[in-house]
Amino acid sequence: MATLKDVAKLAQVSPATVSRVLNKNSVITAKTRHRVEKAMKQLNYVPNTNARNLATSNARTIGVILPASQQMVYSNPFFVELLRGINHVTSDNDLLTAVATGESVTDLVRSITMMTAQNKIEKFILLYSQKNDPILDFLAQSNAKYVLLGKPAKDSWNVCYVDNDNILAGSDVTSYLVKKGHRHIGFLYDDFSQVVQGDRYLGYQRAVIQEGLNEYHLGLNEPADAIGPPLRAFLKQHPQITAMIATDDLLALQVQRQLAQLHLPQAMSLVGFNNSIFAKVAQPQLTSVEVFPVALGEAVAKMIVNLSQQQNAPNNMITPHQIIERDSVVDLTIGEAN
Amino acid sequence: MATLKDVAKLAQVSPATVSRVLNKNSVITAKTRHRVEKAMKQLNYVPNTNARNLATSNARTIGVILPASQQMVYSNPFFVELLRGINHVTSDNDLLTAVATGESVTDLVRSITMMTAQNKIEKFILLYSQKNDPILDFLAQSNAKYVLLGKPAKDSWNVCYVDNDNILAGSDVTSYLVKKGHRHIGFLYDDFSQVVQGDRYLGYQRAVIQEGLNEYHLGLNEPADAIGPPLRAFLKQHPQITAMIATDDLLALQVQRQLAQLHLPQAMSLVGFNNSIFAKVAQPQLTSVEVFPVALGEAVAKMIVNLSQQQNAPNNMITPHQIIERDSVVDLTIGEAN
DNA sequence: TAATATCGTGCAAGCGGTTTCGTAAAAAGG
DNA sequence: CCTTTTTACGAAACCGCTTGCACGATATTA
Repeated sequence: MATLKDVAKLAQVSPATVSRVLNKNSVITAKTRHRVEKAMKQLNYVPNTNARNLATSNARTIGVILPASQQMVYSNPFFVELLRGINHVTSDNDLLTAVATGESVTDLVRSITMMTAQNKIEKFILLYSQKNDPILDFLAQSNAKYVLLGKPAKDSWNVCYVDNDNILAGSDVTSYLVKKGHRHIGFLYDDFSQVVQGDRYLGYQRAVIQEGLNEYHLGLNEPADAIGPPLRAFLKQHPQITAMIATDDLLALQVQRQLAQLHLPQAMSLVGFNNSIFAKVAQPQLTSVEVFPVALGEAVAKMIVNLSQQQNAPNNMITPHQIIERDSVVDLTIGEAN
Repeated sequence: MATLKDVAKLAQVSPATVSRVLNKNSVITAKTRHRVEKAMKQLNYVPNTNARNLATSNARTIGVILPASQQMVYSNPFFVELLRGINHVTSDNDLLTAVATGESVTDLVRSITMMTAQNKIEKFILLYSQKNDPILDFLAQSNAKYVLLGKPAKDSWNVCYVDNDNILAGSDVTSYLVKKGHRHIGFLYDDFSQVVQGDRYLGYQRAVIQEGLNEYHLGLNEPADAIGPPLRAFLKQHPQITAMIATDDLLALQVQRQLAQLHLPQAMSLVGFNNSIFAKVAQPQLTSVEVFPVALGEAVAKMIVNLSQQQNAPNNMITPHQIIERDSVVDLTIGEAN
């Protein structure tokens, strides 16, 4: 393995000069730079990260924190897509992607300690955003920098994040249903401590108010096979509901299963979020909101990479979403037209 | 941040001694070891990984390689579970978990190059096993060590791997169906280049031969919404089939969807693999084979950690599986009994 | 033309550990 | 009790790269 000194010798310069070329230090003449670069290529030189990190005491590694396993959350394929997006930009920037996962917050903290201790990693991406997250405190106290995927629950002005406009998405979906002739639309969530769900609900609420409709919502935070009874009660109480929005495809799918067993007099329209595989295996396939996870991952990675590079960079970035129409929404206006 | 030298000074020994204590070098007296350890604790000392890595030129990092995104593969929640298992043991061993993902093999190679170059990472876990995998060649030529999750397609005697006994699992499932009174059992796969699928098929085949039954199999490697026609043709050709085994829950679920639209005269029994969330959202819920992904991840991580530690350690490890009974298999013997 | 500023490069001291080698002290042997 | 072996530890040379500072060579100014 060729070292920096070998390159220096071949290029007939000092190691310092080679180092400066490596780091794109501008004081180097084009001529000597070329000479050094030629030598590097010739020797097939690759800088040694550990040496570099030791000298600069920074690790060129991004930590990615997955949410502590709250059962279902983990089954969500979403995270793998995000990882793919992140890895794409990190490897473009010669950075490593290290992951931290865990069953519990304690596990997670242990895993993250591993990363922060020994001044290894100091930049993190959190793949979720939750209210009262102890991980956030832990990161702050380790004075690590981090970027959230999802809108922060608080202090949104001084924490960096990347997110969809979930409020808008919630409102878009609602409007979409209204356009399809629905006047009584329910909203289903399973965990309001997740900021996403709260935002989508907020959007729904706004749209509903704007359209002068009634608002119906139901929290289904029981295990998957126990959502039947509360759902039935909800529908019995509001028989006028013709469409429902679920905060997640999986939830929508579970609801769809329950509805199938209820033999409702008319089809219930259903919309999910994330346009995941669950939307495609539903029956009928679910209309859903695509949030482009790979793009999200790329955006969040770019943000953490450039963090504190430029002084007044925006501290957040909103990525687009798109309603993907499938068969789970019936168009009530067609009936009217006839 | 306290350094090794600080510890040495406080403990009144040389840096070398402290280093030896750190590395559990046995030549140190218990007395001085205690003294050093006390000093470490007192100073809250944490060794600097970069310095350590530089001196020893090894990175204390495990690379985890996810399969190049072949659409569906990526949607599989399985990988996140595996990651969790892996991360559990790596962080227990003071190791970092770095992931490599990519859309294509080229992407993946780029990502892995990042890791191997600059002598950073030299131990890898592959979360899949495929025939003719170029990644394997690449790793070999970078003389990196690796462990496979899944049985190697070739050279199984000198590559380390962790796997379920998929042949046995395939045969178990078949026997299970036979015990439930099924005599004509079909086998559905979507990609035989994946070693898992081949193995499960092999097990099915063996059991079928042993029971003196006919063998039926169908490859469904078209996109999800195009599996209808071949499936229909298959069933028309073999109307006697009463049960089918799919190599994966997702495939089983997709088949279930198609079957629902076929209005078959009798219920078709269906069994999947992996006991994933897909099995639970199916309707009826799928009987499936649990393969304990977290345990798999832990096992594979332990193996790579201990690699070449002991000389004659076994080069593979088989983790258990378990049939999870749900509602997708009808018991034909009950009818007989009556 | 001398004095001063500017610029490109080299020197050498780290960064925080590991490890070879040497040596003083302790243990073993005669 | 003295020699030989063993043992526990220290001195110092790295590992490969960065960077503050010094310095000679130009370019600028008077």
